[in-house]
Amino acid sequence: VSDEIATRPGGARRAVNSREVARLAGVSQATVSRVLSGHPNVAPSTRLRVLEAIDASGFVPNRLARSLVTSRSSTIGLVVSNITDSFYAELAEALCAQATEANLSVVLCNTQQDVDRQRDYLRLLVEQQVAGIVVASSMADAPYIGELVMKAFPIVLVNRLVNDVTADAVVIDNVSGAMKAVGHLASLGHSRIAFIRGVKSTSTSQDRESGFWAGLEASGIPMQSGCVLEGDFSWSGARQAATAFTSLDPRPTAALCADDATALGFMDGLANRGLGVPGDCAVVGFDDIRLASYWSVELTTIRQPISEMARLAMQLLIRRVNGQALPPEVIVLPAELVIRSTCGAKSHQRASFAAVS
Amino acid sequence: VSDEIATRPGGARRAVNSREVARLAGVSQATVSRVLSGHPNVAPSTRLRVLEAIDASGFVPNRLARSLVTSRSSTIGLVVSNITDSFYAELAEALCAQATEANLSVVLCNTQQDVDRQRDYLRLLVEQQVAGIVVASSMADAPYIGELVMKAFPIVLVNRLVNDVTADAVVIDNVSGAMKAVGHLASLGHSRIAFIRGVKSTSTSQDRESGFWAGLEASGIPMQSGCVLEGDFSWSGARQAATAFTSLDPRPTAALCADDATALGFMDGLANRGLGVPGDCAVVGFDDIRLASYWSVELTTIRQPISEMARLAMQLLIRRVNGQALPPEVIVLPAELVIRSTCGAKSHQRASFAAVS
DNA sequence: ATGAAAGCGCTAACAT
DNA sequence: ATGTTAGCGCTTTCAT
Repeated sequence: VSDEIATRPGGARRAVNSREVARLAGVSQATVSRVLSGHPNVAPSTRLRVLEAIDASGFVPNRLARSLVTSRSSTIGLVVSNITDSFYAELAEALCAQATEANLSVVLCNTQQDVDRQRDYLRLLVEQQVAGIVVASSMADAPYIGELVMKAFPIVLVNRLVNDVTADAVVIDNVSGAMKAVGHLASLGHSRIAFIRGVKSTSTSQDRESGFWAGLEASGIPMQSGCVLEGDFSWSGARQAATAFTSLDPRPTAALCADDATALGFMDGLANRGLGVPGDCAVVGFDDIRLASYWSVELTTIRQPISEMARLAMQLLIRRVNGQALPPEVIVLPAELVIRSTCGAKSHQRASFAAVS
Repeated sequence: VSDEIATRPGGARRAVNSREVARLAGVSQATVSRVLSGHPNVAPSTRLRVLEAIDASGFVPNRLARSLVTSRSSTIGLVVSNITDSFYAELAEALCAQATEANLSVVLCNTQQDVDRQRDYLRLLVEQQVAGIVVASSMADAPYIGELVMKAFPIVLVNRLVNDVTADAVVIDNVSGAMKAVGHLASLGHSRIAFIRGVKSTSTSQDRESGFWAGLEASGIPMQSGCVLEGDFSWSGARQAATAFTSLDPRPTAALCADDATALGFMDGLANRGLGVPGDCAVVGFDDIRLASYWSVELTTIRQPISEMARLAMQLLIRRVNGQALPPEVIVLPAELVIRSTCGAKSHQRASFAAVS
């Protein structure tokens, strides 16, 4: 269980502490502490002596000790399912920026979609006394999160919600986003539309699928069987979906994908089978990761305002940490359809990404 | 300075500690500690009573206190320049996996190429008493890193080296990698080859450029002026390089890019100006990120074995943390050329990434 | 303005 | 096998 490793390795002598600094400066340890925390009651001359002693000794304050005594932490946790997924990388970037702004460190937990691992990470973060946790749960059923929220532990859900958990959250309206996407496709004349799922256990995949069905109904498109294909939010999973797609009969003329990675992988798979986008199949993604806007891609998608979500998440977290027992606040941002070229709605004289000329 | 936030927010009562558990179980606090750390000298019956008390009270051990007294940390730092860069996302994923294996948490520091920020992050990590730091320095000149290494603080450089710092490190042979790339292009008949730089201050961009020049010389290709274009390891920077590229006269027939993101952006820019790859310009990247292998991309590139690098970095870090004053170990992995389709060496009936059909 | 002293929650001798 | 005790390095009363 105890695999911790020494903070001061073999050769190194023990780090200097504030007492040694005090001795060096000829003051009490309490005074050093006062200088460190910028307490007003320190004479300019002593402050100077202390600062010199700090410099001379190479003293580095121990945050662990400080946190232990103050019960305040300068660390938060970020739990995501896959940091190599552009969406989460961009989220991590934005959240780190926000955290830095607030003088907070971020412990990154990459669950790889593993339920047990997510639980373990959460527990570990709590043991580490993080001030709070921002989590995009790998699964809609994640009981341990509910327990933490119940204990009034500061948790903010982001992007993905969790069943039976009422906590602060920042999400977009996934259902209406998917409906907008279907509406867009329908308006372009498509009536055979496929949906490529993400990881089925996530709230995002579920909600987007609901929106897909609702969108079909709203557009008066009859339901077809077999038009929902499995995916897993990964490029490779979506490539397999593309294979399945090509053998559908009648083959849909459009596909709504559970996220942009899925859309990209799906298009990769289509291209591999000689099918063009949007000619043979219109494609809509979800997220609007940076890659989606590049010229060779120009993916029509539902936008998630990632930076804004990170900003709001941090705001909720800090509010929760400082606040009294506030009611949970769920922020649902509107889902915006970004029309680019993969549905043919906009003409785009696209060459190839890496064209064989 | 002190922006820490409370670990126990407003409403919540103070967390239970091991003393309360002891009281509940009718044992001494030391016994609780023994149960927690799996000490052998605990009678099965008492252990059971303690475990029950832990369960009943919802006790969560405080790692800060433990670390404070043991001088052992279960946290390491990871410093990268840009987590949305696929290479670093993949590195973070691999390192997190390694860390989890070793029961370690990872504090993510995203420097955004900012010198000051990198220094601040490093300092913060030290204050947090992390056991060690894995850093891919945003710049080859990073004095503070040298100071830490001098103080025998466990640091492992990964991917990028730092001037005048002799520390544990894991890198690939960037010079020879670039030479191989140039050799490959030369063997395909190219004699006008461009190099698209990364961030100039990084060791990787510098070494790869050195390899570029060495490669030209090795292939007997005369140096041309103006064949080195500025980039910044970003897609957008590389798009601008593509614009500059098109106005070169004579225009090179091939380009070696400082990394895969650069290659992708460069190709995006070429496509945007109606130039095809490899027909109008052969392209070689550097890193072999996952995207490079997808069918619509098929980027010829120099491979970095990211998982292996993370594994070795963690190994070096743990060795350093536990070890006596060992001499620094610099692991230089061979650079492997991965031939795909962007140089025309392999025929690849590629359609478009998202082809207008 | 400064110092002395009491812990924060835990581990690790040292007793018994 | 269990309890007692002394800290880890810091903040924070409370004196002075």
